Amino acid sequence: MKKISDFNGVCDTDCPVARANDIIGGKWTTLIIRDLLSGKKRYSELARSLAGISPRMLAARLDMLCGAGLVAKTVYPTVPPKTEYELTDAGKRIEPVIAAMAEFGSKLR
Amino acid sequence: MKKISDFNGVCDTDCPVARANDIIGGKWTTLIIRDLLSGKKRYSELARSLAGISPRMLAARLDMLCGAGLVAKTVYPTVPPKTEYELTDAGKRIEPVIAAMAEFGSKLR
DNA sequence: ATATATAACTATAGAAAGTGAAGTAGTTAC
DNA sequence: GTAACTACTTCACTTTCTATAGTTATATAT
Repeated sequence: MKKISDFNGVCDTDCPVARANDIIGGKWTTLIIRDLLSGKKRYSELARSLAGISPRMLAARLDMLCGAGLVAKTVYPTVPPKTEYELTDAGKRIEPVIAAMAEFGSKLR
Repeated sequence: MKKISDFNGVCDTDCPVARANDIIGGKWTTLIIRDLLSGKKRYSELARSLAGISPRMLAARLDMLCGAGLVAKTVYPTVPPKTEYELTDAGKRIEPVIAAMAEFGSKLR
């Protein structure tokens, strides 16, 4: 199987903007965070909200965010399975970025 | 020649975050804006600063930003040519997003 | 006179990333 | 015994992006 790289690959480790971009600069990441800001969500809820994302991509982004310590995953060993994703305290520090984006986006056009 | 789509394609026009993401959600856009926040820049300056971007991508992103009215382009008809890119007033409204990213990025890891 | 240098791109080929549909797994309800 | 349910994974294919090689028009060096 082809691997989806975890990060953005633009890794100027000295620039904080570049470091943030490495994590939230992907096509879907900010939208995933936006959804998680209103509370924990199941995989299927995220998939429904993010119309157009492929399951492969959603899983990859969530994995990346978990690996970066920004999102926590809870698996309930039920059948059918249930998984919940939630922002960690570190992940909640992205909120000002999303808020600034919302402000900018609302003034567009 | 293959076309690079201007926008991100995730166009939930009702969500301001998605609208912002459509513009600044690309791999390089926030870094271009970051560079332009410190004043007008030539194409070659941007290319040098954004190590790893292809000339095609840089031109495409700058075109997109100009088309969205966030960046203004000035061409000096000299030889060799000289082009300058500058944030418009609308473009300067992205600054809070970059600032929030910098804040978040500086606290990572 | 010819060759070279220069900046800002554009063209092309190939690598990488992303999509959509189908499959997997394990139990429970019918 | 078959269908349903969720959270993925796999595969084939399309789209995007990178790296490298032009292109253009003049000025300067040889």
